[in-house]
Amino acid sequence: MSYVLSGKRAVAEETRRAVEAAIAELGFSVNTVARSLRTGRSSIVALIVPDLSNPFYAQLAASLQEELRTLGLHVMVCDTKADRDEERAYLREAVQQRFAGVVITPFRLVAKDFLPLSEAGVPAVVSADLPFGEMDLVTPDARAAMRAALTEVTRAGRRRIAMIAGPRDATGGDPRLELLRALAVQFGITLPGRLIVRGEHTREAGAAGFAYLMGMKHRPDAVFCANDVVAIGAMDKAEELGVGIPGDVALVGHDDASFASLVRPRLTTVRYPAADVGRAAARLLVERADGRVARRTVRVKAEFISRGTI
Amino acid sequence: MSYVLSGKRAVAEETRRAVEAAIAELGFSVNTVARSLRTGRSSIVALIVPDLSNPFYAQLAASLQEELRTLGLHVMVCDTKADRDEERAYLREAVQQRFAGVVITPFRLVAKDFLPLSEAGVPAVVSADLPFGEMDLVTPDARAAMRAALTEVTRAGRRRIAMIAGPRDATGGDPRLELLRALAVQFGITLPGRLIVRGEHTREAGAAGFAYLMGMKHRPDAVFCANDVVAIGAMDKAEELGVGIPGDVALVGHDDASFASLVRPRLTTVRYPAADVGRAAARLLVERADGRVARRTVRVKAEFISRGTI
DNA sequence: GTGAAAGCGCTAACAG
DNA sequence: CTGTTAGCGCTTTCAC
Repeated sequence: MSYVLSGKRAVAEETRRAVEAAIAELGFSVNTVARSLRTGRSSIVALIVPDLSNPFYAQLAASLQEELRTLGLHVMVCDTKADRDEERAYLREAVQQRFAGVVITPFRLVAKDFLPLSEAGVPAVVSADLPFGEMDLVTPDARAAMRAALTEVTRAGRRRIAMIAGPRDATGGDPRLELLRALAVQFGITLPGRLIVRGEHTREAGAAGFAYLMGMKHRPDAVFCANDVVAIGAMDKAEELGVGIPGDVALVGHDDASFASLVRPRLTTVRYPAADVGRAAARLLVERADGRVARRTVRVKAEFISRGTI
Repeated sequence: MSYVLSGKRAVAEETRRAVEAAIAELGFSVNTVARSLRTGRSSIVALIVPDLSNPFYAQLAASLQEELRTLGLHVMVCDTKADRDEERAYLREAVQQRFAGVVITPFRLVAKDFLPLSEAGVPAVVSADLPFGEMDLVTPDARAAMRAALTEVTRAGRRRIAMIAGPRDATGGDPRLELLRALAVQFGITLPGRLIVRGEHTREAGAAGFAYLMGMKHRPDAVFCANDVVAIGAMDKAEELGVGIPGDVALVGHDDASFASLVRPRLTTVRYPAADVGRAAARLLVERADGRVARRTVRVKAEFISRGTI
């Protein structure tokens, strides 16, 4: 392609004008495919998420995009619907298409699914609770926030705590559950296995899990949810069942997705700031492009948001 | 690349095994960039939308993806935040990257912004209320649904109808407003310009618009909204202002985004089925790939959903 | 300051 | 059934 467009070497004024005229007349536009073939890198960054209808990820996308656009990088969002084959398909696509980078929240992937990525040298940052091999990591620091949640729950006199957790076969188990368990003992509370319900991160699963818990002889008086989508499902079911929230049962969500403040009562939740995650991921990606090779981890602080469900 | 992978011609069993062994050992994977350069087409379809945090578009994305994946096409979602420069940037990217197709809901684009696309021969389908040049179109048929909404509104004794519409510089003006106006006269109602507020398709704009309307000497007793996000914003403000919904003011949304049934009272709305739109768009894209050249329009029927805000 | 040419990895056409 | 080759449009190097 002409040096006029790339600006990589000096060009005489006269030549430049001639070229520009030709470009305008022919409607010429660079073929970035050829460029990518030559350079081995495209300008697309893939954001791979389990559920695009969860506004948390939409926000993450917006923030990542904003950070990256000044660098001429384009973000494309891939929705895997929490399906491992889809996750792998997009990862494969990322290397085949020689993407500039990948930001991914894995849901059912295991470490070795990332091998092709690292072999191909596609920079990747994982947004998850646990590290993944060589990848850079953006991870929540939710300890203080969860402790605050537990403080409020116990102060309200609740002792029988349940959790509607993620599916058993999810990547890394459910670290939010582990954290809750670990913290609960500090309050003299144990979470018996029977009070742990598992399901997808969907409204339906939230409803089903809540229904199950409410069908028990000794109902819990507080329910933590894997995320806000699940919590909303629980609220659906509570209304259907005539279970008062927070009168009969306290409810705690996770993420602070946009609709958490929409429902009535407003959902008390542990906020994980999507915009910060996006910014951190963008920064890690840029550093990689600038040549960093060492693995890095960025912790993003979560925050307890007390609203109306405790 | 080897014919083993592409399956485009018969290969002896022995050869196949040798090749497959080599592939496994070297961790070889096709370079689709080179393929795209050669064939002039990638396998990516871009879905370009104004607001990814509106779950309507997330659903559209999911449906489009589902339809296209069997054809080996990958959907990548681009969020333009209703910004014309972003819209153009993604359109440009689509031709430079030789995308297999584009599905777009234009927000501030004008017809000539599509020229590069059609010149480059990238198949595009527009999801909008109005046609766009040569592009295929998926468009709502909302007449009956809007009439049903007006019927319920007038039956409730409301006569002073306002609308919180989209911005004045939006692509095609605001056809939803035009439709409302046209239909209202059939009910002997006119919508004075003073009762039309304009703003972005955001919660904030909805709140601001509603506040403005409530500040008038002769308040409207029914408010139609450009979409559900705007309607939610109006509800935020109604609560803040102590305005009863539907007691003091009836409210009608548009789209039936997932959170319409989440708020209390539940939002009455004109449902535009995102999944059907995605399917229609996929079909149009496929037909184009199969060689159709004539422009096509698919109408998708909207439906009035009566809930709690009239 | 500019021109020429190699080569990225693939597909498709042609020859055996 | 298989081998060979041109060429997609770009970047980069080398020569002028």
